[in-house]
Amino acid sequence: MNLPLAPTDEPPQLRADAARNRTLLLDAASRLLSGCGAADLTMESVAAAAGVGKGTVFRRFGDRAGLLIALLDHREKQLQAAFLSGPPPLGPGASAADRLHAFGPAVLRHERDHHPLILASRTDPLRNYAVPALHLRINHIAMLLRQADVPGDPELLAHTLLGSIDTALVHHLTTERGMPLERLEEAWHHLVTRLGAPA
Amino acid sequence: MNLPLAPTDEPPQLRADAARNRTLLLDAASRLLSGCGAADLTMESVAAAAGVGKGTVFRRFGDRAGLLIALLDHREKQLQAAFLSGPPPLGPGASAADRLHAFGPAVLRHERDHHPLILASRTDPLRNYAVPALHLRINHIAMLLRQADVPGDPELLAHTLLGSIDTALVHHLTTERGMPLERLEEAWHHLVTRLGAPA
DNA sequence: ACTTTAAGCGGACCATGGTCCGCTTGATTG
DNA sequence: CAATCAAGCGGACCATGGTCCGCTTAAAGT
Repeated sequence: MNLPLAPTDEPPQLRADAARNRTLLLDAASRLLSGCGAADLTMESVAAAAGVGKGTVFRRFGDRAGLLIALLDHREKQLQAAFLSGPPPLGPGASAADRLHAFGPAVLRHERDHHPLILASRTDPLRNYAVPALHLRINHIAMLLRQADVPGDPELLAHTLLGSIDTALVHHLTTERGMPLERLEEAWHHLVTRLGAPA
Repeated sequence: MNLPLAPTDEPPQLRADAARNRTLLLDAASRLLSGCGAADLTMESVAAAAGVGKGTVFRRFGDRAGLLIALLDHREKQLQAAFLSGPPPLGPGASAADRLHAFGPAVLRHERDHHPLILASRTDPLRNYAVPALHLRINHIAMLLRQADVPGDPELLAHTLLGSIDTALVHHLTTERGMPLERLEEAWHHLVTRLGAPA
């Protein structure tokens, strides 16, 4: 760990050279990533490809997971836009219940496309919960649950719902156990319906 | 990875010296563990404390996670005995619904006691699903769900239920978010009730 | 422009997980 | 008991994530 400043966030203002190197590194990593598996992406190779020293990578991203998460964050923006401000039923405009139903499949598809990176970024099991993207999802779901008057603890239910479509779980079920994605979508709908049904 | 024999299992029969070294290693690891955090347990120190070479540790346990899981497996036996053959309501003798209700708190308590090791053993997010102990839990819950005539996909519901009391999640919620364990237990009961309630 | 200073940089260095391969030894067979 | 041989062993070796610290430089003040 090595975050000498700004207690919880990245310092909002990077010096010009630092900002340049940051995008240089992100680009280099992306480029390397499309030529090999995420597992083969070494910090040193990224630094070399970006033409900077290894120390710079660590200074900027903290550790390997940090780099991968930053890479992921970028791709995640699309999904976030879709459920925060995109068209219904995922975005605002539909009922909370409909938005909940739409959320699962959307995340499932997003994870299908990005699971190698997502899985590679998860070395520390606790780190996941610190990822801003996850927080956003949790809060969003919790909000929808409240809007839909679903009984129970909204925050915990949100965690439970998201847990049921967690990348690692889904990957395990689809590859090791041969379950089709449709079965998982069905289970999502069942779960949402079940939790939302009037007592 | 380094499992030269027996495709999916440990070879059931270890040579005498190998078996001896295995328990030597497990003991040494246990001993070291009670003197420092799991994070400080290095493979080399375990080997040294057991009086064997480093290669032997890897040959026996595959990798670090394998060693930690083996350590855990031993402690897990108690919990397994409790829900497989212990007294009701956790063990057989109570209704399936009652057993389900009892299961959450039991796991929660078990995880409270062992979370440092459990978390340390989780480096590869996919590896978890290969742990025999987890399989056992999943199958057990799925069976109870069927017995209780809970509607929906028993296997997926089992994953969802267990996910809601996953060690990493619980640790995050109790330490980062300051939630008392009671709140998690309540949520468990709510979830079980909700899923089991007649449509 | 000149000074100042803290952010940034880089690459030598360290720790540790994991591999390899030649040697040793417990089991098995006759 | 001798011979055989696969399982086991150990420690040198390698790859890589992560740290450290002296040097450089962008940026803000005067």
